[in-house]
Amino acid sequence: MRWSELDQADCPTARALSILGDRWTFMILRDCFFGVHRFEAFQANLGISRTILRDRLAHLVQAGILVQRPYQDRPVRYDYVLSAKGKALNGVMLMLGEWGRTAVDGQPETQIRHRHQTCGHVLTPYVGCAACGEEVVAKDVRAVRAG
Amino acid sequence: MRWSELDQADCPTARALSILGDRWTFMILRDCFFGVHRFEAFQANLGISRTILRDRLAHLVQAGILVQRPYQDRPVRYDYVLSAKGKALNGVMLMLGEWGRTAVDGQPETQIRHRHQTCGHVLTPYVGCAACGEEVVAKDVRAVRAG
DNA sequence: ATAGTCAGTTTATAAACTAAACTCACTTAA
DNA sequence: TTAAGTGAGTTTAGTTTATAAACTGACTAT
Repeated sequence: MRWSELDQADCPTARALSILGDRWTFMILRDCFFGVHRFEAFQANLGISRTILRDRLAHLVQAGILVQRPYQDRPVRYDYVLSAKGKALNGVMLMLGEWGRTAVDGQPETQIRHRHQTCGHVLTPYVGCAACGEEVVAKDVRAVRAG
Repeated sequence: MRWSELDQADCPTARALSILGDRWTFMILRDCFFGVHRFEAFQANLGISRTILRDRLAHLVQAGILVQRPYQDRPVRYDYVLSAKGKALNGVMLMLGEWGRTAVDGQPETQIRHRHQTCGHVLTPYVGCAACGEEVVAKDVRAVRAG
């Protein structure tokens, strides 16, 4: 199966991955959440090849995850900023970082955390159930087909 | 920059993505969370090429995310099951699915949801702050370097 | 015996990625 | 008013990765 056919899937995870599931897109978005929004800054930060960066930014814009905002004319140059759809990925990014921090070996002393502005604490994110407010763990969920 | 150098990064998200950030690994893990654990089942479900499937499974085993459990001898055949480290990805998977469900266009009538066994409701997952219990949104978090 | 299953391996071909140089439209400094 | 610099690309050639399809090996069931 070709990757390009995956956006047809009836599984929301598969469709999400048809947009995000390549080697650099997630890294570009991580940078966006850290406030990076210019071509040269992405390129310098990630060391990604310019060809691929161009393709990925175009794809993210086309998917409505990033929005281009011109910051000069002659020639037109754009900031790439997160749309509402892009900002909605915040939870995914936080959980991914948390997994990387706690489950993947690394240099703990230089790791990046987040501060939760509303309560002032260093953030330890968890996934909760909107209905009961409890933390959700793997063994307590079962897939069901929504009607 | 080569993708293979990414596991050196001091950003936990980058290190997480050095394992998960290719085109099929996340899809394989999604299947694992749905209870799939045999080579042929992954291959049939995903339509992935066998060569890549073999590489990805080996990589996930080597990274400690999946564990091989022999279910027969002569020849030895393995189930690939999630380790604790793998199960810890549950939150990422749930949030990714939720984003796909709510933000990416699709066929809503055939979508997959989860039931939260402990409270009985269809799960709507959100990311909360372990310190204050409130839902975490993008504008309330700021990156800080942990000492 | 014959066919089927399961997990791979091999091979040829196709697609994607990388690095480096180049382009274009400017802006700033000498 | 040349000269250098900046920002966002584009082009090109070469390398790496992925794909599809056939094949292998060790069995099991009929």
